[in-house]
Amino acid sequence: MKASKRKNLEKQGWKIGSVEEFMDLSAEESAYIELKIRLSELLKKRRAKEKLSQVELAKLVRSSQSRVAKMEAGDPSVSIDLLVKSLLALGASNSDLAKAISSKSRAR
Amino acid sequence: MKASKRKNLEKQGWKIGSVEEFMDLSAEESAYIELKIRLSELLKKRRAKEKLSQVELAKLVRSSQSRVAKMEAGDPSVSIDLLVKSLLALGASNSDLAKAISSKSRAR
DNA sequence: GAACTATATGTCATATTCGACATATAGTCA
DNA sequence: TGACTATATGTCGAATATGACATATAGTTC
Repeated sequence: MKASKRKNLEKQGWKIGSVEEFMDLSAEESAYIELKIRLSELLKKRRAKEKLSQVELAKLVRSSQSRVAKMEAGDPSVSIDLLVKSLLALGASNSDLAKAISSKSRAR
Repeated sequence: MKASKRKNLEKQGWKIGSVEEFMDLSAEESAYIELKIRLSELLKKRRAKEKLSQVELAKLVRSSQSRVAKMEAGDPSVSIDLLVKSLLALGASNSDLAKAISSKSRAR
């Protein structure tokens, strides 16, 4: 539902309920998780290409092996910020990131 | 400098100094800031399109007017995570985000 | 199977980011 | 001018993400 439509409905006295809200949040949450997974996959790919161990990458980005593992696992405790910073440190460009983000999911 | 090249140099006994390191960090930092600016510009555009005030958008994303203002200003205290979540809440898709991220800078 | 090396998982104190609030600035309309 | 609306900026306690560390798991070589 578009925010403008929501706004109009609210003006007309509708209360947008928690079920609709819940569904909206789910869709957003899916997109958010998908985004993180794609970045983590790019990170794995880049690290492999550079033939670095997690320990070596951790050193490069001033982090720790455990956090690198969590990044690559798409752990909920890892922010997009950290993924992006790590990818940039590995030499990825903004358009590399964009490509990864918009790539279609692979066959299963 | 590629991480693999750096690694090889280090194997051969080179110490990658703080100047090189500084330059690398600057480049990464630029890309990071550029990324945030592009997302904040997309947020402004999307909010304008929906004709929402900052207060209304804040409500929609369960935040506050001041944080929305900071998001749109690319304030350092705002994470990419928050920008992304807000954009998704405004109905942007991952490929919308990707487009914004890889877009070339406008003429000045 | 012991000794390595690489990666995964759990925890924790500290650092960063958060929403909220106060307040400032700026534009509009009467 | 003063009231009103929108946006910007600064601060703060609470919430979340961080690097570090310990330890687990798994693969390899001897």
